Amino acid sequence: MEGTEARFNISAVERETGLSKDVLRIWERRYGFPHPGRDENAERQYSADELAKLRAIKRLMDTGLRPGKLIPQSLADLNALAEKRVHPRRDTLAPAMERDVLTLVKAHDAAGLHATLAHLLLRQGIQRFVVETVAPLNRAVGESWMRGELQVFEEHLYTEQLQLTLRGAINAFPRPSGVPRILLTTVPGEQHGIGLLMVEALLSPEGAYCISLGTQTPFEDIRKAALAHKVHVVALSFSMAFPLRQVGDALATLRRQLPSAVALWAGGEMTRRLRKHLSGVQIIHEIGDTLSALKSWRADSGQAR
Amino acid sequence: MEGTEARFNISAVERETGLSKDVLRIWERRYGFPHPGRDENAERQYSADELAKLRAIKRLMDTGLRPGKLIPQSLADLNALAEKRVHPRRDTLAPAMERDVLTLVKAHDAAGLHATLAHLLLRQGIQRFVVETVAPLNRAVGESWMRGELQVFEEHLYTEQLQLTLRGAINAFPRPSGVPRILLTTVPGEQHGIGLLMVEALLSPEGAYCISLGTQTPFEDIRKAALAHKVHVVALSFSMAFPLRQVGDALATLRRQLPSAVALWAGGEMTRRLRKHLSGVQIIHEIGDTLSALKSWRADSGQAR
DNA sequence: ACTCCTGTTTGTCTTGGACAGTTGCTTGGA
DNA sequence: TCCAAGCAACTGTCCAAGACAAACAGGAGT
Repeated sequence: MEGTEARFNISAVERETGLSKDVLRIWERRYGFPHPGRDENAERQYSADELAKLRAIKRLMDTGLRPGKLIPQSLADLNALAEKRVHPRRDTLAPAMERDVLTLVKAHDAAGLHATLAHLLLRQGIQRFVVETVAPLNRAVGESWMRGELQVFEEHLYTEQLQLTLRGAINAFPRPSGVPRILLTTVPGEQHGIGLLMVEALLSPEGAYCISLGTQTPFEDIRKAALAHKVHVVALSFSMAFPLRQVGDALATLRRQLPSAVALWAGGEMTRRLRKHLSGVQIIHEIGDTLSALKSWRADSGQAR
Repeated sequence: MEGTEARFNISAVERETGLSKDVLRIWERRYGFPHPGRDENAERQYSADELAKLRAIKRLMDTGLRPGKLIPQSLADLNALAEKRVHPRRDTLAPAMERDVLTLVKAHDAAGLHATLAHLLLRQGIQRFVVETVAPLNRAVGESWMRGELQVFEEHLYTEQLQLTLRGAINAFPRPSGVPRILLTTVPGEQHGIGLLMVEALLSPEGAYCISLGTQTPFEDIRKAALAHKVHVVALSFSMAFPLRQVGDALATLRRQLPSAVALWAGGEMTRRLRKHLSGVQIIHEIGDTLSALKSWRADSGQAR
């Protein structure tokens, strides 16, 4: 419909897709796609269609597929593939709650979304809310995003409202001061902080003292912060969009830098795909496992809170 | 003390300093600094000292100084320069409030920080809190950061606690539903969202309906969101760390994409250094001017709320 | 004070080559 | 039949050096 004339330079495409300039150039050299036109300075000018296909490729790569298989396919094929990958099994038909929330998001009904989340929170209590509502909702939003049904700004709206709700709930608790003291953050490059909030929402009611640094703390500063705040645990979150190869590196680096008395927990969508076992790193596969991690830490440390 | 053997590859330096690989390479070619050693694969290995100097240079560049003047200087010179630039005039000696908060931040006293901010908020009310406390505090933290007195993780702690306080306060208001409807976000590359919260905290009590998308919304999505949410105003925030050259571009691009009936507001540290006047863009130089912008919008639109 | 011009500074883009880590296929052996 | 080892393909990142446009700074002329 709008095959008009929107054109993008390589920086814009890097920004919009998350594919680095190097990668964009080498794909062009190797696979012949994308094949952008050139402006008067011989600089690449990508079309909106190419951008759309690149976005689809990136989304599928984030699920573990390899570029060589994806690049030759047409946009329609890619979308079909996304459909299939999202529903390997449809054992439980989409629960009403997820459907309702997604409907609100797509209708851009911020007020309704806010009200619904607040309602669920009050009804379930904060911990059940995180495990039974937020986690499946995130999955549903992620799948919808994968299928290309969700715009970026719609996903932003969802994230923002969820953050509002969770922060409000955490704030309502008296600030706990027990053990363990837990440092929450993400490594540089990982800009999704919802996982941290979910963990904080689960642990605060248990009396654990959570110190959140927000997202993207440099490695060296994570080490310094762990020492300065005398924490017992450093907990990191890795979202679906974070490059898998870097997860192992990051955890190994941090494990080396932190005192061995400090536990290292890692959770999030991406850690589920992590194969190799890393010694000294506790992988939290499901958000609910956070509580068992806490329990076993307390058992191990002999401190009963 | 630790001139030991910490070495960084070019990716790590890009991550830690925010200087792109291209820039690091061309500085080496042009100025002879940095001059990293090479590993067995002839890849650059930066020393911790070089990294520290690069960080200092980047900080000063963010204040508008040019690299050519900075790179030849020693680290000590750069620190002295930062001192001078931070205190062009010390007419008002550092108010006690700022000093106290900075002390708490440097003592890593999250609880004390939280209590102090909450106390000030209650005492001043949300709007005065934002204008009289948060804005000067941000400036004080920024200056301290400039002088290298503040670690990254300390700055993160401050930001996180401030966010907590502001969100709590905003949440306490009944969700307004008046006009104008205002879309709040930042452009891709701008990851600081505190400014958005400050604006929301100022406008919500005035009955304006704020919709925040968080940080880093792609241009195209800002346009779509503005239409989908039928907003009257799009408000953007540009922090000190955002490249000046891109501010003008971003605003011009957005102004072109948005319907002319939608007002475009831009605020934040970086817009203060913006020279040229952009037609159709309202620059908010001081956070307090947000309220006058609201007032004049209401006057212009003839809608008395 | 303002505008216009000019040389300098600076970041980003270009091409094309090299290489190392990972994935996955194939082949041989138990 | 199944596993392991080895090898080839795949893939991202790094390197070098050149080019150029936008922004800046300084001076000359209104």
